[in-house]
Amino acid sequence: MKARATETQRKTRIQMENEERILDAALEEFSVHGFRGATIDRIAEHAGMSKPNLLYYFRRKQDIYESLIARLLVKWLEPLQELDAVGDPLPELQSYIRRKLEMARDFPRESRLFANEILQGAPRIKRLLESELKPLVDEKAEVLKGWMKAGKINPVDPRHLIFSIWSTTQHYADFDVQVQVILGPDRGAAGRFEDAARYLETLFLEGLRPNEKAVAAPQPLDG
Amino acid sequence: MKARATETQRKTRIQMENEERILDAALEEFSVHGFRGATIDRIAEHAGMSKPNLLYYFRRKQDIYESLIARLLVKWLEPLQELDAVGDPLPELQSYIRRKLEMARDFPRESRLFANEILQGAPRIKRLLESELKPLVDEKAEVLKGWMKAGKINPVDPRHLIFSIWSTTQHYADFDVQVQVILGPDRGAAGRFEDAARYLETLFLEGLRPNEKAVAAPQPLDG
DNA sequence: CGAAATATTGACTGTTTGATAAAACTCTAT
DNA sequence: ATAGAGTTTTATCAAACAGTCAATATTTCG
Repeated sequence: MKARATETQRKTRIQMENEERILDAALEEFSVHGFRGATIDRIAEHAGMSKPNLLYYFRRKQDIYESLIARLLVKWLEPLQELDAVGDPLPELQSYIRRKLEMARDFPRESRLFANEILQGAPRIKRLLESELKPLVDEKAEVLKGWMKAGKINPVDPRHLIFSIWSTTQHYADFDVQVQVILGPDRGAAGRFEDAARYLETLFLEGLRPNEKAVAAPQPLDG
Repeated sequence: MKARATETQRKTRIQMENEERILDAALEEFSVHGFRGATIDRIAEHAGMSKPNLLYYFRRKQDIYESLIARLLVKWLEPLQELDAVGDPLPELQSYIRRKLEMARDFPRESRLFANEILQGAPRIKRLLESELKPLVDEKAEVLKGWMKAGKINPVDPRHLIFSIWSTTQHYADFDVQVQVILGPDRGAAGRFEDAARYLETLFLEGLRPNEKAVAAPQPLDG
C-alpha cells in the first residue's frame, strides 16, 4: 500500500472520483455548519460511502477542510486578478462586479464556506490571506489609485471600494435565505440575479443622488 | 422549586445575573462556531460555572440560542424602523447607513451570530424573518419608492438598495479579520470606522463615475 | 489467469457532548 | 435562627464523535 494524497501525482481513476465526491459532500456540510459543526459521518453519508472508506482518502477531518479551502481561494481570487490596469476604468470595474456576482450565483457553497471561515476568525487561512490575498489587493489598490489620479473614477479609499464590491455581491450567496424571504418567490433565481446586477451597476456608477447627467435606462420600481 | 425561564416575570438577583453571564458567553461561542459548532461545556466554562448549573437556567442548548436570537432581532431591526418617511431622503439614508455601521462597530458578535444563522439557512428563525423582517422591509421599500417617484433619489430597486446597505456595513463586523489583514494595523478600529463611513457616504450618494457637480471634500487616497 | 496494489468494510476505541437525578449547599424572608 | 425556596455540585448516562485496525473484497496489469 503506497501513501496517497501527498504522493507525487499518480492518482487512480477511483481515487480521483472518490476524492471529488468527498470534497463535494464536504463542501455541502462545511459551508453550512462550519468546521466544528460538520461531522465526518454526515460527509461520508452524503458522499455515499462508509466513514472508514472516507478516512482512507483523507486521514483527518482537517485534511478535507484544508483541501477544500486551498482550491477555493484560487478560484476566489481569479476575478480580482483579471482586473486590468490598462482597460477602461469604469467598464473594468463593471465587469469585475459582474464576475463577482456570477460567482455568487454559480458557487454559493464556496462563498458560504469562505464566509464561515472568516466569520470564525480565519484560524486556518489567516496565513494564506496575508501571503496571497493582501499582496493582490495591494496591487489592485494601486491600479485603482492610478485611475483616481487620472480623474477616471471618483477619489475614494480603494480598499474600502473593494470591500463594498465583495460584500454586496457575496451577500446574494451568503444571505440567500434572507434575500428569498424578502423578495418573495415572484422572480426566480435568474431574475433576482438580473435585478441585482442592474441595481449594483447604478449604485456603483451613479450613486443615489439624482442629477442631470445621462443615466442608464430608468429601472422598474419593482412589483 | 418553581419553574423558571418562561415563568411570568419574577426573577431573582442571582437569576438575572447568571442568565446575563450565560447569554454573554453563549453569544461569544455561537457567533464564532454557529449552533452546532458551539458546545455547552465551553459556554459554561466561559460563563464561569459548571455545565449542570448552566443547564439549570437553560434546560437545553437550543433554549440559550433562541433567547439570544430573539433579543438580537429586535435590536437588529431598530435602525431600519427609524427610517423616517417624512425626513429628508438623502440625510435619512445617510444616517441609516451610519447607524448600521455603528452597529457593526459596537455589536460585532451580534452581527456574526445573525450571519451564522442565515448562512445555515436560518432553520430556527425563518418564521421570524417572514413575520417580522419582511413586513418591515416591505413598508420601508414603499417609503423609498415614494422618494424615487418624487425624484429625491435615483430610481432603483428599493429592496436591493436595502441589501447593499446591510451587506456593506455588516461586512466590517462579519469579515473583520479579513478587513484587518488587508488594511494592516496602521489605523486602529476607530480609524477604520471613519474611513468606512466616509467611503460609504460617497459610494451611496455619488457613485464612482466622476462628474462636475459638487462633491464632498476630496478623500485621502489612503496610505 | 493470478499476484500485487488498491479499495472497502465491520468492529472497535477513547473522547466529547447534551442532558438528567439527586444530594448538598446558600440565600432570603419571616 | 430557621424553614423553604432557590442554587450548585457530584456522579452519571447514552449518543455522537474522530479516528484506528485488521480482515475482506475488488481492481489493475504483467
